Amino acid sequence: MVTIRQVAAHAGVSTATVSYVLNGLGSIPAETRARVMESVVALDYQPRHAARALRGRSHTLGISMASGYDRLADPATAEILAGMAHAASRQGLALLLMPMSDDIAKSCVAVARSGQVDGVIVCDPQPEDPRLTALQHAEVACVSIGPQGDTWVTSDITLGMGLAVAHLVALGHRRIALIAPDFALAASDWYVDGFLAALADTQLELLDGGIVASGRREADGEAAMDELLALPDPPTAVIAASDELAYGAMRAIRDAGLVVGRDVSLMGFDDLPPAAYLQPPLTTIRQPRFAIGVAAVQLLVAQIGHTNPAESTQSLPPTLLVRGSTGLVPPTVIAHLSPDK
Amino acid sequence: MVTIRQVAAHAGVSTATVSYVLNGLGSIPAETRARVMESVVALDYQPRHAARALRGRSHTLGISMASGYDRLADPATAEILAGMAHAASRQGLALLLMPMSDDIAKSCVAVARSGQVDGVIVCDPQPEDPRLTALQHAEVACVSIGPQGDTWVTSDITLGMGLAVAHLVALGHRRIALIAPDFALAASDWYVDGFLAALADTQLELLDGGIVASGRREADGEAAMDELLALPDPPTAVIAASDELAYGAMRAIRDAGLVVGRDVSLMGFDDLPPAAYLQPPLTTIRQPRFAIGVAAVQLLVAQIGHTNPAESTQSLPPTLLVRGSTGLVPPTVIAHLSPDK
DNA sequence: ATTATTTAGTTAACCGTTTAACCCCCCCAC
DNA sequence: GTGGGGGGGTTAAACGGTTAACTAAATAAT
Repeated sequence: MVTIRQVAAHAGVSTATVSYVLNGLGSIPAETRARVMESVVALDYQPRHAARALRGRSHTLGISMASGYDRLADPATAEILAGMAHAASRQGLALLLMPMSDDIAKSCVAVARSGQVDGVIVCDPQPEDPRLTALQHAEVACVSIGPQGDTWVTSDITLGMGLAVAHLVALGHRRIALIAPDFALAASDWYVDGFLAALADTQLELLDGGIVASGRREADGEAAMDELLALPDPPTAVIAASDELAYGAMRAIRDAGLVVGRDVSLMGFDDLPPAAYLQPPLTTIRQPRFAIGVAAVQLLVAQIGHTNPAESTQSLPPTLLVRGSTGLVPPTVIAHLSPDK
Repeated sequence: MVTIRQVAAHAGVSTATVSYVLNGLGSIPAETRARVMESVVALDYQPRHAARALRGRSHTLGISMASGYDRLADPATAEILAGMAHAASRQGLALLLMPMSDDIAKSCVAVARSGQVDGVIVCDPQPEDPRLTALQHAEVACVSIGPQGDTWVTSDITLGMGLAVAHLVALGHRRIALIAPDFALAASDWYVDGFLAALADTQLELLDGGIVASGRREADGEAAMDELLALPDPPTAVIAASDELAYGAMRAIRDAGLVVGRDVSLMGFDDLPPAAYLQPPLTTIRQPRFAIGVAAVQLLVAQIGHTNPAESTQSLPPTLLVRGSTGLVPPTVIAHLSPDK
């Protein structure tokens, strides 16, 4: 292992000079600088990360996944991770997947306080997530992916709902329903609120029984859709608050003998890998996952450097992906509705 | 920031004693041990990772992704990652996503030699991957995910092909074709070899033009399938060497006016998220991705600890997932074939 | 009774950088 | 001629643990 001392000796200078050269500090004439760099290359010197981190920062960002490894295996999470990796690399930072023990909050804070990371990105934060309060108490810089805590970045659900409703309205739909998640995720209410706001924006009235709460699994989506189809005056278009719910809803529609995209239009929310492969392919709102990862890193870096406490939260715009599961409102239904007007 | 010295003072012992207590070394009577632990808790002491790593190991494993962030965003990679995270956590190790610059090999070795990680897991290694040679030259412990280098873990393609062929043969198929990847991935040839071995095992002869080389994208699978369907005597069953190729193949079959699972049986390889949602759902060979991640960590840990240089390579068994895209060989084809026998 | 071993600690030297505090010399201004 | 102000370095004290070497007392073995 070659140390800075050996480099110094080789170049005929002190270790301080080598350090200054490597860090671009101090006033070192070009000639000396060149001599040092030659020695660095000649000896193939690589500074020891631990020694460096012992004084200053670790130049590493921690990523805390919610308990369970399924979160990490989730394709959506992976895309956010890719965004974080991209942004981190550009800043010369490494990313640490923090080990997740039984007591995540504790282990999370332990790693941060040990100085192995300079800050933490909290994924899938729950309301009142113990990690956030613990990290805040320990005065560790942190950003959450989802609207929790002081600093966070998330997808703009309201905007997404607006996009979804606008798309359906443009296709002639007036009777639009929502399958909303009722699970304890931070963003849960956003879907309902966003949907209501979007309806209001387009002067549409909420259908009677037009919002059905469900779990988060495919089967929940199926049950919810059954409920909607059993309505006396069923909706012509349905927005599922997640792609997974949409999968189930699609099955329910088909099982009812109806054709998705013709008899009933269906939209998802997320754009997960299967979405494009469903029959018909699912029209959905794509979450800006990569961008969320990038933004999270930027926010965290800013917080660590105590630079711009300007915007501490960010809602990034999702985009509409029109595929086959939505179509013009069926004429029969228009006929059916006309008398009402 | 509370240091080990403060803890020592608080407990009325030397720093060495505290260190021994915390690391479970030396001969410390229970009474002293308890006193030290009390001080640790009272002061909420957290050892500094960098200081610790400066002497010994970093207790961190590096993960090197091939260039491009799409690899990280890949659901298959994510599942491997989850396995690694699981195994690492159990060993009290953290996982570092190594930054990927333009020159991956260089940056990869740099991080390892800086001591930030004790070893590296190389994902998606290419044949003659520069990272592997560089790491080996730097004497860094490393394991690759895929059959490259000295130590690796991968899915047993031969076994998977055996499973696939056996499944199809059990359904009565005799004319089985393979859509093989020709891209420069380490495991490329394995698919062809495994397929041939499986045919031999079941006393089946290779169809004329029964192996078609293709790229790795969906469109390549479609083109390859078109080629197979154009054969004078087309196969009744087709194995695609990846799910993605199968997606394309499925479209080609449908576009030819045939029904997947009835007229032509189709199998994939991977079991990616969309597989279960295709119409019909894709019968495929599921790669043991989580287990691969776990095994990689175990192998790397063993290599770092210089324990068991026993098995330095592992091929883990994939499993057969029977879904709707495969079915009994169509009777018409049996009739067609009968005269030949 | 003497020596060897074990137990329960302590002391201080590392690990490899960074960086505040100095130092020396040369040049310039007054 | 003297003081001030850089440029171009050096020295050595951190940073916060770990651990080899040592000590001192108690216990065991001979």
